[in-house]
Formats: sequence, C-alpha cells, structure tokens
Amino acid sequence: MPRAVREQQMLDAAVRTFARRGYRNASMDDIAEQAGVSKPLVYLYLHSKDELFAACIRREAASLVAAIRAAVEHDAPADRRLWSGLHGFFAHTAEHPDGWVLLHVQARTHGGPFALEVVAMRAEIVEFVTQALTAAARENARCGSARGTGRITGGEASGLAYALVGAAESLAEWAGDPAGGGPSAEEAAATLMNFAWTGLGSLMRGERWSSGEHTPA
Amino acid sequence: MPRAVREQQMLDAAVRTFARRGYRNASMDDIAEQAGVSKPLVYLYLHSKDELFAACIRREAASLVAAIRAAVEHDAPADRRLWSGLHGFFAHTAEHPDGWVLLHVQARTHGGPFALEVVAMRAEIVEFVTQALTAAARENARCGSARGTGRITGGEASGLAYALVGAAESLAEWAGDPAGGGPSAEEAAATLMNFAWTGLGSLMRGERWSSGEHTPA
Amino acid sequence: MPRAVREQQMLDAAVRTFARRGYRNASMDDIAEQAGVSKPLVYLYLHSKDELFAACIRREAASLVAAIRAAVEHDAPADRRLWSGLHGFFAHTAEHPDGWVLLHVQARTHGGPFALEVVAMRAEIVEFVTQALTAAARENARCGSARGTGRITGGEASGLAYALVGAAESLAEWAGDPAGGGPSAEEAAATLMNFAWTGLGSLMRGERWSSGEHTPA
Amino acid sequence: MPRAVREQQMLDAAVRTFARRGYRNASMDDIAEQAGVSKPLVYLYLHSKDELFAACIRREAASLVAAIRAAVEHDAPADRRLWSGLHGFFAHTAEHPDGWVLLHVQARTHGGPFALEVVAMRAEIVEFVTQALTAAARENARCGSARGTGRITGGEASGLAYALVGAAESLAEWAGDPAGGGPSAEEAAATLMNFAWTGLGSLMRGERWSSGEHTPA
DNA sequence: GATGAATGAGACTTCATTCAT
DNA sequence: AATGAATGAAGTCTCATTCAT
Repeated sequence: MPRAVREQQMLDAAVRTFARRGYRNASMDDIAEQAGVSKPLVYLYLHSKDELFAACIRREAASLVAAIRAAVEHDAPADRRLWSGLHGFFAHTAEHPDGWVLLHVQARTHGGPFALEVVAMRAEIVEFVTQALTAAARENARCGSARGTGRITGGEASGLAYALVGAAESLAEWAGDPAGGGPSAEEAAATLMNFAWTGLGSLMRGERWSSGEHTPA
Repeated sequence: MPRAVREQQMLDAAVRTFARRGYRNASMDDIAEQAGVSKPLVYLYLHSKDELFAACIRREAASLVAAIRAAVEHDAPADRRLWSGLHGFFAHTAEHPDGWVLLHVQARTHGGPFALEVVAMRAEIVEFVTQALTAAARENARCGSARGTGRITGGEASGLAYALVGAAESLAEWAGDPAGGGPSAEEAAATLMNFAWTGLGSLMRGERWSSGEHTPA
Repeated sequence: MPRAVREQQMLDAAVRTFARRGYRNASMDDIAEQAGVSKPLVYLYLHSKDELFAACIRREAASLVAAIRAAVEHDAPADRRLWSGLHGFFAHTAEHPDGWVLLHVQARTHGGPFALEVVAMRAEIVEFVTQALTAAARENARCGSARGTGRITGGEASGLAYALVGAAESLAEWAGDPAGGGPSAEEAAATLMNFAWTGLGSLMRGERWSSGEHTPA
Repeated sequence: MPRAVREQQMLDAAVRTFARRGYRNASMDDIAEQAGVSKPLVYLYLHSKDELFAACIRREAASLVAAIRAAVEHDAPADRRLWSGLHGFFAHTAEHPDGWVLLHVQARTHGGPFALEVVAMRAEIVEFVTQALTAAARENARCGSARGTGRITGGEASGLAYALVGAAESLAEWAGDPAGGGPSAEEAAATLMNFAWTGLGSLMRGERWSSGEHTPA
C-alpha cells in the first residue's frame, strides 16, 4: 500500500480520535489502532503527537477554507455571495463534524502554534465576512435604494462580522449535534441571513438600538 | 482555617489551572501548590480529579447564571430586559475570564457528565433568550406599533436565540482576548442589540431574506 | 525511612548499575529494583536519568578526591607525600571498584557536562602530582644531594604527571580486576614509586634518553 | 560496486559512529546513512548490531597491532625497539583517533565478548612490552655496562609494563585531545622513554624506592 | 486536620530487525 | 544486489491516588 494512502488513513483516524477525546486523552495507541497500522509506522510518517495534531489541524482548516471558497458565487450580488459562503460553511461542517470539532473546540485548548493556525483561519473567515458586508453596503449605496446614509463604520462591520461568525459556529454546533433537531445547512444559512441581512439594512438606514427605545423599529 | 474557606481556595486554584492548561495537563500537584495546601488535603475535601473538575464547572456555571439573573431588570420592557441580561453576561465573563474559558472551552473537551452540565447551562440561557424574544414579540403586538403581523414562529425564535448566544460567546471571547482591541461589556451588548433587535423588528414586519432580493430592505 | 538514607541507597544502586552496564544499558527499572524502591520514587528524588548519573559522578569524584586528600601526609618529605597520595588513590579505587569504573570508563562515554566533571577531577589530580614532583625537585636541589642541576622543566613535569596518572589508572584497573593476580595497593604504589621516583632522579641528574644511547644509564 | 569495498565503507561509518556516540546511542539508521547504503544491506552483510560492533573492534585492533609490529625495528637494540614500538603506537592512534576511542573507551563499556577482544589485544601489547623490557635487561647484563645485578623480577617487569602501557594510553589521550596542547608522537614517545628507560636502569642497578629514603637517588 | 512518603498504570518515543519486491 | 515498508519490544517519564503518622 503506497505511503500517501496510508498517511491519509492515519490522518482520518487521528482527526476522529482527537475530535472525540481531546488531545491529551487521545493516545497514539488508539490512533494507530483506528488507522489499522502499528504505532511505529505512525511515528515514521508523522514524527510525533504534536506534528500529527498539527497535520490534522492544517488539513481540516485547509479543507474548510477550500470548501467555503468553492461555494462562494463570485459573480453574484453581495447578499448572494454572503449566503453562498455561509451555506458552504454549514454544508462542510455538517459533513465533517469531527473536523469541525477539531478546529472549533480542540485546537483552542492547545496553546502555541496549533491555536494560532486556527486563529489565523478564523481571522481569514472574519475578514471575508467583513469584506462581504462592506461590499454589500457599498453596492446598496450605489444603487440608491436605501433611505439612510448607507454608512456603517469599520468597527461596526468588524463587530457584526465577529457576531455573525460566532452565530454561525453556534448554529453549526447545533446542526452537528447528533441528538438531532438541528437545522439543515439551508435553514441555518437562511436563519443567519434573516438575522444579519435585515440587521445590516437597519444599520444602513441609520437605525441604532438605544436603551430609550423599547420597541423594535 | 475553616473548611469552607479552604475549599473555595482550592476551587479558585483549580479553576485557574484547569482553564489555563486544560483538564489533562493540569496536575493535582499544580493545583494543590496553587492553593497553598498539600495534595492529600485536596483529596480529602474533593475526592478525585473528576469531582474537583465537576465542582469547578458547577460553581462557575451557577455563578454565571446568577450574575445574569441578577442583572436582568425584571420590570423593564422586553428590549431592556434582553439588554440588561446581555450586559450582565458580558460583564461577568469579562470579570471572570478563567471561569468563562473553563465553561466555554474546557468543559466541552470532556465527554460525559461535564459537558452535559455546560450544555444544560447553555440551554438555560438559550431558553431565557428565547422567552425574552417571544415576550418582546408579544408586547410589541399588543401595543400595536408594528406594521407587520408581529408573529415569529417558535423555530425562528430558537434559531435566533442560538445565533444570539453564539454571537455573544464569540464577542465574549474577543472581549476577553488579552491582546486587546476587543469591546467593553457595554459595547458588546450594544453591538448585539443593534444586530438582534433590528433583525427581530424586521422579522416581525414579515420581512424575510430570500435569494431573490439582493438589497437589504 | 528518611529521605537522605533512601537517596544514598539509590545512588549506591545507580553507581553499581551504571558501572557494570554503561549509561544507556542501565535502565531505570534495573536501578530502582536494585535500590529496592519503585521507579517513580527515583524520579521524585533525582528527577531524571541524566541527573541521577551526574549525582553519581559527583559523589564518586568527591569521594575519591577526599580519600586522596585525607591520605596525603602533609608534613612529610616530598617523596613520602607522593607515595601516601598514590597509596590513598589505590586503596580507595580498590575498595570502590564500581565507583572507579564509573569515573574512569563510563563517564567518558558521555559527552557534555558529565565528562567535564571527570576531566576536572583528573586535572585536579594531575595538578597535585605536578606540584608534588616540582616540590620534590626543589627540596632535592636545596639539600644538595643531587649531582645534577636539579632542574626539570614545567613541560617535563606535566608530561611526567600525565604519564604517572595514566600508569596509576592502568594499575588500578589491574588491581581492581576481579580475575585476581593484580597487586595490592601497597605494591601498586611501590611499583609506581620505583618507576617514577628513580626516573625523576635521573632526570634531575640531567640524564635524558636519546635514540643514540642503547643501554639504560 | 564490489562487496568488499561496500563492506569497508560500512565499517568506516560504523567505527566513526560508534566512537563518537557509543554503542547504544549509535543507531543502525545513522550508520547506514553515514555509509550511504540502505539499512537492510548492512544487515545482509553484517548480520546484527553486535556483529557489526565486533567487526569494528576486530578491524581496529588488528590495524593497531599491525601498525605497532610494522614500526618495531627488529634488528635494533632493545631500547630502540621499545622506542620504535611506542612511536608506532602513538603515530597510529594519532592518525586514527576514532579507532583508538573505539578500542580504548567504547569497547570497555560493553560486557562480554567485546571487552574480551580488547583485553586480549591489550594483553598482547603488555606482553610485547614485558618482553622488550626483559630483553633489554638481558642485553644490558650481557654487555656488562650496568653496575647492578641486571636483574629484575618477572613481577616487576609486568608491573612496569602495565604502568608503561597505561601511561602511553594516557598520553595518547592527551595527544589526541582536539583542544590541542598535547605532545606529538615523537614527544610522547620520548617522554615515556625518559620516564621508563631511566627507571629501568635504576631498577637494574638494584635501586628501589622505600619509604625511608626521601630523596631521589 | 494535615502531610511526607510511596507507587501502579499508562503515556510518548525509539530502535533493532524482517519481509515482499 | 538492494530497498521501501512495517513492527515487537523496551525505555524514560508523569500522574492520580493512597497510607502511616
């Protein structure tokens, strides 16, 4: 059996095991057994538990980012771009729940280089969302259909993006919950769009919540 | 020194250590040393590492829920109630970052009873938010100020609540980031209100996003 | 059982095992079993295999140097001082063959800090011998009993000292050989004195070997 | 490439690696890589780590003994024979420091058959030196140039030989020290001759050191 | 109430060695 | 003749946990 295949098998097993049991609780014995190979072979190919973990993180992060990029409909209007990206995100995390848990939960437990890669990936996504929101605001202002100023500040865009990504992660967790009852990828994306798109519209009309107004505008 | 005090010291040390290093990497030696007592005493009071961890989770979860409950202004209008709860949440997590990390990050790493307690706490918060949103919709319909039907389905409310809680957690993490740049509790709560309250308003007016409309309404 | 006693027992076992099997072949399991304690206790007290080895080297080196110092008769004439030192050396190495093997054979196998300590000890002994030889030459010159110049150069003294120490080590090995047949400490010391003292006398008379003279002077 | 050449390359690599890192620390991977061949080939030719080590010892021991034999000027007088042998020894060890370290340091670390081969080689050298000394005594007695009895006992000759070999080894180590400052082969041989030859002369004159005489005769 | 002393179990990692090709 | 692929066995080290005092 060629090396590259074996290596992917090992990574598959490692992702599963790390995701389900956490870094420290996942033993190299477990992983090797899952992969159907002997422990020394894992070391021969992947050198150490740390490097194995890092390889898992890298593979899953790259896979997720690639899935999102592939899902985005580049020539569509801004809202459609945002929706397609979100849909790609939810579809991918639903199909690879272990990978998502690895990135979202386990990688943060580990200080140092591992968490940094996840932070970088997350930053990339936040950046993508921020740009999508800003682009939407610009497009909207240009076609003149909004009644307000069409302006949102950079800080507001960042805050919105953070909140949106967090909300997406939360929904992904709900969606990935094996207990069932969670939404499908389409539903999750639509929920977020309902949530975010109208919120963005309100902001662009200059509406802000303040503790003085007690009814939703 | 009375037993109750010693026990709290141990829990303090354990929360810090578990939050910073994770369950498996935190050794009982470390915790005992942090607490300034000998290891057998920790065992005398808290019986095992698992029970110690569970006690930490319980204390921090109860503390967070209590803080939110105390912050809610019960007699205020719905939006104010929601805002005050969010503000209580952000204020507490900002003041007890270790406790928050313990609940949000570490407890999920552990299968079994630990994660369940956190899930329960989270469910409690989601429930609170769902009720706040539903109440807001009812109040709003009653006072007749909305142009729409004032109806949101239960599923929509749940989805919104999930998204809101996830967004709040994401913002809390940003806010708690020692690298700085994150928002204050007030800013975070306001961002979420801007995000959620206007979105809720739109929903109540019957506006939904669909892939056919490309500009925020 | 108090800690200090246990620690010495561990060091005893470690010296034996390291000396007989070499650093790498001596397993911590072996040593712990020899010492009659569990392996974790060895780690609790001595931290690592390296530190354990270093502690052995230090103890044995200090013990040997102390034995030589104690044996030297400080107020005696130079030759008697040299003899008493040599005798102390041979007596100690004969009584602690494992310690001697540890210093002479095993410590050199290991690069880095271990060998350096042995090199330092050896340098100390060489220095002692060099001074004894120089002092003997001075005394001898003062009392006028020598027919020659009474001069030996520093380089010659160093070379002699190196050779003498090497010869002593070789004889110690012979003496320590369990196969028997080796000399007693007294015999070994006397052999070296016959070897060195008369050689020194010849040198002081200005006699040097050269390839032209074929008979011992 | 013919087998014999490959085999020598492997032995070269093995000698270097064993000498620099010790038996246990030298891995077959290292050696194979050094030799520029694959590991199974090493096993095909040399069967096991132990046999490889033994082959190294044998080759280096034979090489050293051969160098000494070749250096001895058989028809010269006794002192010249001894000197030429010593010179050959120092020249060879200086030229093949790894081989010398292998024999002098590493082989002793290993119990069993390895050390025995080195012991045998050493015994051969000691025997050669003993015979050279005895022959010198006989020649000297025959030509009548000595004032004493010309007699030394067999035990004295053996002790002298042991001391001489040990001194030579010590000087070889000094000479081989990469830190420099050590003597050249010529200087080392001359130092030993000064040391030994005059000492032998004294012995043959019947002079012995005893604790009663405090000045070199 | 409190602790110094001690250990069984298990983790990561390395390495000599062998097949199938 | 030569090697890529693979593993059983063993070693160092850590840690939760318990007594005797």
